[in-house]
Amino acid sequence: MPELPEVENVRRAIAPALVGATFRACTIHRADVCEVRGAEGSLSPRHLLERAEIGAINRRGKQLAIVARDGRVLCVHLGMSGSLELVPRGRPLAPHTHVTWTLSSTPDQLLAFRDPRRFGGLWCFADQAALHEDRWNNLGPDALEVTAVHLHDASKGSARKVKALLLDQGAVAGVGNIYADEALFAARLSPHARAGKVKLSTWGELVEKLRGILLASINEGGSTIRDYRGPTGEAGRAQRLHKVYGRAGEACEGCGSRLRSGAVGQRTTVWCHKCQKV
DNA sequence: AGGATAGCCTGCGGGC
DNA sequence: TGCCCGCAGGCTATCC
Repeated sequence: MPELPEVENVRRAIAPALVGATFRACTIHRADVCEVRGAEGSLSPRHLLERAEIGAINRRGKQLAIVARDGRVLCVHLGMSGSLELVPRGRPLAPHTHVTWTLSSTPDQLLAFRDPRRFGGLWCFADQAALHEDRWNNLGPDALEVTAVHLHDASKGSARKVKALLLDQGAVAGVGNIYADEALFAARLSPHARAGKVKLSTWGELVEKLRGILLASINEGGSTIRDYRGPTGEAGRAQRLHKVYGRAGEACEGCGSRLRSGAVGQRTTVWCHKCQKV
């Protein structure tokens, strides 16, 4: 369940080894996790940036883009069980490791893309314009930069529940089930509130709380619920900060009433029916 | 057309 | 002990 904080941690963890380095050999263990988009030909290691020098690793929402100095781009989405990490070379690969790269910077390590549930994947583009056209233009502003005015506008006239809007990557990018519930609780706003009825000042409150929670979670190394692991395999610590996610039936920190659980937009949702107003 | 819903996929934990 | 079932989740396709 990598959401924005977990993906940002991955970015920060691998960037030092990748930026300025060259991908040497790329091995594709499972081709159907890769898609060639806006680039010529059928899938080959060259599409996955083999022999390319890496210029930058960018993030928008939950997605990463590894940008080569020659302009080509590899977009990485971790889905819910994906990981992108540096692993010792020579150690047997973990199951469901789909692609590996050797690196000029750290010859004793491999970069490994692993994704047991395969909700994630890799997308190959000829340039950043193609990435944006095909994928990133469909995303709303990154959750760390989104404004109350944007969400207010994006939800005008909408009958959707506010939680469904938060989970919609086209409205705001990077929020998943965990941080949606946490931000709504912090802003004392019910997940059932109709997005179109939320006042600008309330959006302001929500945006501020969301940003604070995301930043705190980045600092804590992300949330480890079951799958996510940090770049060196360690568990994150941000789950200790959770006030509602995974705490259905427990006492609300604010008022002591039992936290309720139910489905909102097909997602398990936990909230306090007293503290969070519709 | 917007919004709700089903399905993809694997691992794990609870219950019997 | 071992098996089976349900659940977890992001996103896309499909339906209403």
